[in-house]
Amino acid sequence: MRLTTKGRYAVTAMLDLALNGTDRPVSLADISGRQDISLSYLEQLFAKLRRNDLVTSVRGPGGGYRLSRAGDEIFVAQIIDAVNETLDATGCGGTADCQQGEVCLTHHLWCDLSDQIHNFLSGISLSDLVEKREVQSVSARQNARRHQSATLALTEI
Amino acid sequence: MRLTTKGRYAVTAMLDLALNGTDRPVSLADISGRQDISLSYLEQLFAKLRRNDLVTSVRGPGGGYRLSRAGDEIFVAQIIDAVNETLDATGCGGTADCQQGEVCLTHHLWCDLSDQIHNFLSGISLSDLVEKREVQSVSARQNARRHQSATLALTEI
DNA sequence: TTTATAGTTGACCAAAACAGTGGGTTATTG
DNA sequence: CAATAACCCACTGTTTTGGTCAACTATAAA
Repeated sequence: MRLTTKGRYAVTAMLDLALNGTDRPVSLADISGRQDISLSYLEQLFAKLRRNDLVTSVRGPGGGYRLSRAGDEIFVAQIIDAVNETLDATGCGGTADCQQGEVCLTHHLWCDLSDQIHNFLSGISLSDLVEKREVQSVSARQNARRHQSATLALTEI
Repeated sequence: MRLTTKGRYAVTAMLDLALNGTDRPVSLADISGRQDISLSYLEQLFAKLRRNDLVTSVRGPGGGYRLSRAGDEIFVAQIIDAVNETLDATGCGGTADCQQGEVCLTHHLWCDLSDQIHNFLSGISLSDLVEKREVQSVSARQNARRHQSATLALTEI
């Protein structure tokens, strides 16, 4: 279990999907614009999210990504695990021969710690996040700006 | 809050200190031997641990490191924070202007997440870990091997 | 007082991970 | 057919990780 900006990006993007993808698929370009994440980097992240069955894709115009299931069935831990792709949380790959053929001090300790953090993050779903007041207000502002620039684009024609 | 092998190393080393440093200071060479962590890398980690007042040092022969206070007053979160040295968990340094001068979706979310993980790890002390059965048995085996090689060294004279 | 011990500091290094770029291709819609 | 947007892949620059080496200082013991 690693916690870096990579996982943060992935969770943000998935939360964006949960917020804006209720009726239609959401393109990575949209997410890139709203969340200020590079499009190509998003592509890499979503390739992993798709391989881990967290999202489904729709190609062609009007296409994009959808959550593969309801937001209350997708948990933060799953998202982070998907993009980090490290099944190996112990450093010795579960074989427990980390140190000269024997188990190290850290082995049990970190397994335990890792398990508990994992359990903690497994208890937070996308729906839980969507329901938070702060998230809603930020999302509202992002969409307001989006409409504003859409209007701007129209008046420019 | 970052969780990597670096923090794992630090926690392991501190746990070694808690287990073996009850009567006398413990040298980094000892920890290096028992926990199979490079001596020079330990030096770097302990410089940070010392700057963060988690350990005190004793120079000269018979010297080494001690916990700066009782094991039940040192928590895993403090150790990890000390070696990672990132007060900045949000990516925007608390200024909350992560995205074009405004707060991003992740800001509140990740602050919250970070806080909760932090609280969780702040609840686990070195003493808690020392009391664990698995830790005790591994430590006992490590010390047995240590005595064995000490005996071996004696017979070699 | 010398000597061995052990912390302290700093420069340096290779490999990996992170974050991003660019250039294609394939499928789908209009 | 053209536009869209997913998909794929090779490549790049930066940071972090984990580690090495060398020189230096404080101190306890012989």
